Amino acid sequence: MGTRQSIPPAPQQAGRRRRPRARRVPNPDLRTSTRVDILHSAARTFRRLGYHGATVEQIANALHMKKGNLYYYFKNKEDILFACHQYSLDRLMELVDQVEQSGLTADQKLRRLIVSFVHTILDELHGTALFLDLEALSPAHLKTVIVRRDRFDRAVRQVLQQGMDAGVFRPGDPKLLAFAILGAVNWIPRWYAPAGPSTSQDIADRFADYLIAGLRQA
Amino acid sequence: MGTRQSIPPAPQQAGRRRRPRARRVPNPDLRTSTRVDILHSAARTFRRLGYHGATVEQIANALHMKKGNLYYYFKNKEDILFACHQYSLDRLMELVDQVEQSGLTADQKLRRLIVSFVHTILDELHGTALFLDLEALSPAHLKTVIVRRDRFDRAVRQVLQQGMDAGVFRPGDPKLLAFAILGAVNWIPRWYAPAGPSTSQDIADRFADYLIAGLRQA
DNA sequence: AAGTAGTTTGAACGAGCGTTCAATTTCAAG
DNA sequence: CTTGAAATTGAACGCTCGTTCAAACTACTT
Repeated sequence: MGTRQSIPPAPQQAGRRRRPRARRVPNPDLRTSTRVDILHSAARTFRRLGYHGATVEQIANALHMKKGNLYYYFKNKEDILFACHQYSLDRLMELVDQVEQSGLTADQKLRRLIVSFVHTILDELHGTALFLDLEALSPAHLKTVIVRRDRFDRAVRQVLQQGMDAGVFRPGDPKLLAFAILGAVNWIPRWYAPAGPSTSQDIADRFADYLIAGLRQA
Repeated sequence: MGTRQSIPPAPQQAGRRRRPRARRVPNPDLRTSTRVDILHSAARTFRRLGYHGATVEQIANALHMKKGNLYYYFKNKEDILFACHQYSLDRLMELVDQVEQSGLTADQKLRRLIVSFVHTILDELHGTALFLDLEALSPAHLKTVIVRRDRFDRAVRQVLQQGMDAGVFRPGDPKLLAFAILGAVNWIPRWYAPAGPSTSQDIADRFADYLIAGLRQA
């Protein structure tokens, strides 16, 4: 069984599903949809206050739910954090697959990685920083997250190495350079304001321009 | 009264000072020295576990103290966090002053900023990320920290603008570029391992090379 | 209308942690 | 040795928050 799409499906309970509140469609997996709602609320709250600073009540209230209700959808708070990470990592793994299977050149691949990464963080995860509060995860969950994160890191390094081999990029330590690139991007949620002067499109393009320019052969 | 060196001196209590434990010199401000010890321990703990994840007891135990004793040196936990930020910002403001008063060219100034910033974070603050857990600060403290952080941000942008005006750097949005540079550097504590293959010297130099190369006029 | 599984709620419990404080210890000075 | 201020301690308090659960509610099925 793959780890892809690890968020919604959840260990399903028996029988049909209902709606949490205020909607009335008899859709078979509204349970899944509610789980995703919770994840989004949790992600926003975790980003603002950190895992330990955020309370289960805050996550619930943002959805007009009571905190006890969240335990119908998730085992506990840590489980919610883990699901947030899996959700984000699903997006990242999709991106890596896409890029690896494309026949693009190294610099095109890198641009695609950076641009899509920025869009994913800002638009889809609306500002949820990846790889946050890892220390709050259980050892087993932590291991899972790190394995997948490492796959992403490795993909970026590989593209850098390819570019260097092809002479498009200046020689250098791919590991260090990958950290620099990912750091610049992962830091965006700290200062990004959706109502600010820069759109996510702007940021994605400018960051890609700058971060790739620093690599090019003189 | 300046805001520089805002950490140790503390609102001094009356009379002479003693030693916290196991030393016996009648030095007048061992109180200050103990305060710095606490800040270092707190910084390490906050970095590992986050402000809310870290307990006062953990901070104390790392110094072979009991938690109640910390309240002899600091008003409360939030006060410790604030002092950590002030300590870090003191270092940063010193750096800004140095660079602004130097007669260096823009690219030299930027290199100096990046290299010293990396060294400060890794060597002096041993991996304490700056601008962390700001949301845990009281409104008044938060304001103070943000004002000083902004001064640093502005200094970096100014150097970028100077470089563009001088034609050393390609035209671009100094704000966005400054965020990219500071993000790459601020992210370092997340992956840096003192026992790892890269020394802080390595990292500082390579990062400066890369981050400045992306700015240069073609 | 009654039955039933899915979902929501409110209240309660219990643990952990920040904070306080009176009592105690340490240590230099007289 | 005695004194007294500085420093430390251990215990206690109170509050917050994660978690549990029985009861109530909802809406589809028969």
